[in-house]
Amino acid sequence: MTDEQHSETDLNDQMRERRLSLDEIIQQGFNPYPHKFDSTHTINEIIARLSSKTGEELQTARPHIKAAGRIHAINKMGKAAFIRFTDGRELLQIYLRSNEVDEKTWNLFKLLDLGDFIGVEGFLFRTKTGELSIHAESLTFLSKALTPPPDKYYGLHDIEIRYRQRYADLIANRSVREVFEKRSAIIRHIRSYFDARGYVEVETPMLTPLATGAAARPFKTHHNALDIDLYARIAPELYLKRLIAGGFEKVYEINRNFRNEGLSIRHNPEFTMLEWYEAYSDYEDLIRLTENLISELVEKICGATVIEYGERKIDFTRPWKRLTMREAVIHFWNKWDYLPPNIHPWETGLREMKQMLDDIYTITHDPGRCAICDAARKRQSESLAEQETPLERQRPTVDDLATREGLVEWINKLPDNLKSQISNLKSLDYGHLLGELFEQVAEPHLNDPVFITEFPVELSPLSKQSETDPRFVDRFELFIAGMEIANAFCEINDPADQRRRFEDQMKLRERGDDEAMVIDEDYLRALSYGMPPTAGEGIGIDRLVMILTNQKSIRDVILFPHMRPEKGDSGQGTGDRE
RNA sequence: GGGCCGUUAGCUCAGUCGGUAGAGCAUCUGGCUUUUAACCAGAGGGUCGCUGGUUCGAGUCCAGCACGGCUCACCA
Repeated sequence: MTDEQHSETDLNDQMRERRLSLDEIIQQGFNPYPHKFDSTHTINEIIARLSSKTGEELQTARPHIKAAGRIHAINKMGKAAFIRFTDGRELLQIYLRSNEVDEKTWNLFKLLDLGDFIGVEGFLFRTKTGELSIHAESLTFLSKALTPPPDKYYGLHDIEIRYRQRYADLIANRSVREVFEKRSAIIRHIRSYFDARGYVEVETPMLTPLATGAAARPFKTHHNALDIDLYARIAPELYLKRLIAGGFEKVYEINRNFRNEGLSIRHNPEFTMLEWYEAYSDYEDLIRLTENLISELVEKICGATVIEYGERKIDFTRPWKRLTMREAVIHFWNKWDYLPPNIHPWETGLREMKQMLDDIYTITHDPGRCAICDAARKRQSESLAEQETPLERQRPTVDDLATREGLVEWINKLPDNLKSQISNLKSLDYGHLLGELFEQVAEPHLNDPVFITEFPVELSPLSKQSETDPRFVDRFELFIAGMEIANAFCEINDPADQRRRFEDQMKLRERGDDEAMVIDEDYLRALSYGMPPTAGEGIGIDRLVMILTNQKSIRDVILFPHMRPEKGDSGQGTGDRE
């Protein structure tokens, strides 16, 4: 144990005190780490079932209680005391009098520290201020906290410690636990939704010889006995469709995908994906299912159809909007100068920014000394004026955006800051250019749920082409709060078509696109046995949980988000390493 | 990897112009038999992230490094 590795001088005064008090507890004959405690109720149950009782009712009934929990606060008043303890969800008070418990219990009480676990036996009553409390008859020692808990009032704010030591975060910040309880409820609801409709939950390999089924760089590992390289899967897609070829008509999987990419507020290298596939359906069926499923979740988890997300509101009122990718570009053309505060959450809106700059200007303005401030202020004023009296600029039409030449022409009309985001303009094909344009012009504005349809074929190597226009595929993505939440399409089931699409991807790979998809011969063999018409969809669970629990960062909905290893630790956490 | 910001007691945070390191909670001692972030009186607790530099003197100014956050790039 690491405890023995610390000399006494390494410990701060509080940790030394706690070790001394543990020794004293042992001295007094208590088992310092007993195996179990039989409760009559959890603290949560006591509050749920008995908090409606009045003081008089409790005085008559004197409900007998045995309950266990962690000590949150101690108020000692000479020969009496209040202890607040918790089951991690709710706090409950214990009232203890030296003349009403045996000497052993009173001596134990004097050795307790915040964070220790105790069991209490007694009866329920209300104090004179009306607070539900357990009048203790005896205390049982259950476990020692050798490290003091974070501040009981201010909690634990240090973001690094919160993520690295999630246990301390959970002790200190009750709202964190609520987020993860909601996450659990969301996943439970999703499972029961699909189970009730006859989908079979399956598990497909997470270590795979090929990393394919999505556009991403994989993690690579090695299997010693077989002496082969394996990849952590970037998507379960091709395995799930093998199952449809094998005769399952409806399957779903909820599990982790791994992508070897940077970390951000919206990206964790491992993330949870729901994917499902259904035979004889098309993407219109999936639009209906998606709207239905997420509406149910919003209602169940948030209890409303308009919810708050940061400083914005998201309106889930049905039916949700639908725009083709080109329509979205046209719709948000000219809007790039101004994103209202409810579009950019947690960021200062333009108007506030101007006010701030005006204030700074008033306070510090010294002509000729504050050039940067002047310039910034001027720009903000101009943007604001433009937003208030929008110039009716020309917009592209659907036909303008139908050819590569048209796209290049309109991309060249973008403001420099957006245009510069689109690199290698010359080498990109029609589909990739349209994707870039959509991303720059429309995506940040997609706040309320909206289905984006009519994806170009070049961006969709697994999607069936549209029956009416082969430049596009029968695919949609659902956007909420500017984030891509779902991706769905009619699956290619013609093995010849799929082979051509894979080959196009391999050409991109040869030209240096290391995220282009890898050809999967076994998947093509599966298709050759015949796969019924099929539609499939993936939903990013972490991002959905972010929206439903109003969390800014994906790290706030993942219990142990990835961090750089701590100094002096090789980062394995478990201590088990090669 | 680039840019911006941050790192002070166990926790949450102050720290003015460069001049002996501060508060609340927590801890310790004493008091208090219905408290509510209990209260009252007293005490202990710091390598100011690390390494250099400037200076008579650095928590404060400068440089480098480490770690973190946000952001950009990549992506869902």
